[in-house]
Amino acid sequence: MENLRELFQVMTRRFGFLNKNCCTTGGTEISLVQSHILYEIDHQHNPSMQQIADTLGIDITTFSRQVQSLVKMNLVKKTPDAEDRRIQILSLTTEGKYVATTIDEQMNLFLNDVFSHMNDFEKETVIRSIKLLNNAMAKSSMCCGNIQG
Amino acid sequence: MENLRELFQVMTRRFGFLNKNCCTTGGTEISLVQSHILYEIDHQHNPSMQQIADTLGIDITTFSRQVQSLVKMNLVKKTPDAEDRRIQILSLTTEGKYVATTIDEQMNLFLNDVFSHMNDFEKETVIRSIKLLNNAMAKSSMCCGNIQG
DNA sequence: TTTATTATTTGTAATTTGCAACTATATCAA
DNA sequence: TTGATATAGTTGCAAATTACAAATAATAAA
Repeated sequence: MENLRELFQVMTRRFGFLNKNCCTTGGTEISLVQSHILYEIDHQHNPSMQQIADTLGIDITTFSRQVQSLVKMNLVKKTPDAEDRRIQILSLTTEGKYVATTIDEQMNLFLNDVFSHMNDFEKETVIRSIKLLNNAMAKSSMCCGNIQG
Repeated sequence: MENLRELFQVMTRRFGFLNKNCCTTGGTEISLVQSHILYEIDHQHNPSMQQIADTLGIDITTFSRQVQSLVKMNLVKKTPDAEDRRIQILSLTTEGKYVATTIDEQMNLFLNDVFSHMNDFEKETVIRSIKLLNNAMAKSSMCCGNIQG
């Protein structure tokens, strides 16, 4: 049987390259980590700091500072939770939403370009496989069992 | 059609987690970037600094310092090229080879655990899909056209 | 031989990171 | 209630990582 790791090493590296390029939008330039943060805030429902930090596996202190930057850039807003005032609820500002959406479009553009090198059948197979893989990884205790998203 | 990016975002994040955990071997602890460097040195034939840096998309100055660290840790060796003395050929020391191999085994262990949640047919499908994906990404001008590996 | 070009290394400064310690709020237990 | 404990988040560091600019050293080209 072939070396599994090699396959995945190449794949993830290439996706890393993809991700690297797509975090600049008009005037705003953000880092890869920051784009992941925007993405998660956009996709979770009234998330707290801890929640997003856990999802992304980022140390909470690092995360705290990253969010501070994003707030300064006027992309993210922090709102104290009404019921538990220790908790800060994160949300995107209008500008933040715009940046997140633009990055999303950019990424989908890249991905569609990648998929344009396959026929419909292959494309379907690959998409189904990614889903299988995501489910399997979620089930694996060795990696992502406790992580949602 | 579903949102492609979401699928890949989740997948690459989970692989990121996988990668994060597997860079400690016995006494030696190295960073994620350093493990990628070891991997590439191990897989390329008599590679130069530039070659590996390009493959990994790391700035050459950053790379130079990372290699210095690895040399200090006695994991990597630099040998001046006989024909062009500007070039340094990189290779793994015995200890470096050991660390690289151990990480490789660790990763394959993780991956096998992930695949244990699938049946044989699914597994085959997924592996074939990753290959398709890697090829397609290699062809895409928008991402990885100029990158080997 | 002079003039590029290429490979790699340093100077320096900004950014990112994480551990430990701190503040503030909430919960639990008697 | 009150004290002890736990949780959410923020800072103080100090180390690691990064990248731009400039330097060095060797080769190639004119």
